[in-house]
Amino acid sequence: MQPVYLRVKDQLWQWILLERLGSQARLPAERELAQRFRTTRVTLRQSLGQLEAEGKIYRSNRRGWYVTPQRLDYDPAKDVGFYQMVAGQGYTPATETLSKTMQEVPEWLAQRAGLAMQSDICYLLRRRSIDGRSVLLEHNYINPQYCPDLLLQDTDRSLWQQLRERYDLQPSKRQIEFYPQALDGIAAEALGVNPGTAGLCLQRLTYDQQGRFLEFDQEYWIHDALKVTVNVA
Amino acid sequence: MQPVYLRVKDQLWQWILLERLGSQARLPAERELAQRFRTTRVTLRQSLGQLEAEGKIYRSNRRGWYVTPQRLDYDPAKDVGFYQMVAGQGYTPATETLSKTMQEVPEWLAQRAGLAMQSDICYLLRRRSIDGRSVLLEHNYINPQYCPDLLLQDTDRSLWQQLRERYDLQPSKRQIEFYPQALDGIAAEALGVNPGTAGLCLQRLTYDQQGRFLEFDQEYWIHDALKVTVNVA
DNA sequence: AAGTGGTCTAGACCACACG
DNA sequence: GTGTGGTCTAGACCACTTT
Repeated sequence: MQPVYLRVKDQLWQWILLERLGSQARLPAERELAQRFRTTRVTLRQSLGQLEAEGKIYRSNRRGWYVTPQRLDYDPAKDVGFYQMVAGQGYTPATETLSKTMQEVPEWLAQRAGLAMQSDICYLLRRRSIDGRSVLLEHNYINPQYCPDLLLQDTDRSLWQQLRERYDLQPSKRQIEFYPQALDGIAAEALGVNPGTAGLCLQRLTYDQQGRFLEFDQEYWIHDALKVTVNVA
Repeated sequence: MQPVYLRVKDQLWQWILLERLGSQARLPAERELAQRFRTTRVTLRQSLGQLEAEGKIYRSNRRGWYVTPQRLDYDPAKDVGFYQMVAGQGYTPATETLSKTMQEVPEWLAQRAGLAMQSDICYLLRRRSIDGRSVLLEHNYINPQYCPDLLLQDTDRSLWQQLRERYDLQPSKRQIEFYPQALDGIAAEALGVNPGTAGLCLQRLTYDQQGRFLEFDQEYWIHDALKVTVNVA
């Protein structure tokens, strides 16, 4: 015997398909849906939660439920930045710089990147969106040694492009890590989602063409917004 | 004002630390916990769900809640199989072969791997566990052209090792894809988790040293069981 | 047989978003 | 201000696991 919330989940998804609700279309109010499918709001919300976990719908703040757009196909090994990658797949990217400072390098990073303690590092906190939907929060630590005055530039644009064009730095070796992780605290708040929303934490340690530490990047993605592809030789 | 379920979540985690509940230790019954933290079972379950999303605890079937072990550090680019990788990190791996057949190559795979339609392919369905906990379900498609009789071997052991030692096949080029995805249907059932449990889908397309299609691998992992690390030059 | 987790009901109040 | 999603209560029954 199938539980109600799974039956409702399927019915609801069929209804969405039937109504041809497209990417980012808003669903009716929960109370209305609960009535339509003859169940309680609690149970209906369980169904909504299932569809959310499957990445078919998402919620925004307290504003309601929406149909999830296609995943971005993301290759962290490529030399193109977020901006180009998103635009190249036909979406509209946007970046907001939430914080931009010069600060002492954190201990864990100094250790991992082989930096001297107490040296300074560029820190950037940026929120990025696709077609108006915030999909990731990014902590960026950049070695200022080879790119002074970087923070004076426009950090709402692609960093990689500036590193290459302005400072002649070519990212080469990379170590990429990622693991599923719930979005909580800062990330959840910044992205306007409930704490506990499924996410993906992606970290990237980049060295330049001469093997020098260039950048450390820590990204918190909404779980349904990306598919990662990496080619290994 | 912090909602109750977040407060309870924090208290509960503090309690777990205080009690020094180790990896895979079982939590008390939900009704008991609800009493202890002076709330309803529904609200308590919301707290448990948060900790589950954060990967700190997990549930098994209808048997209760347990403390999550450390993530496996997984490098899909390495030539070591699951068995070696897990053992190398001090855990106990196990594999069960659920299905083992020769079947017609699916259309999507033929297209993706550049195979002739209507050719046959080795198909393996395996469940793998770490320290007794089922953590992934794996669909394996292997090109039988270069390794006949593979299915006659013991498929509960490392395939890679056999490919190398018995057939002199060396995996080289790989395309790796992954994205967060809820475990449902077959995967949820096989792993003994609730449908909708957060997971990670990982696909790996492997070619041998001569650029010939060797294997396609599709793995459904429990979200809290792994951290993926890839090095790119 | 007892206890547990999984599911479900029918309400309620609040804070926030939007018009 | 109105309606929405977010939260919370106090029960209940069932299916399954464990004793």
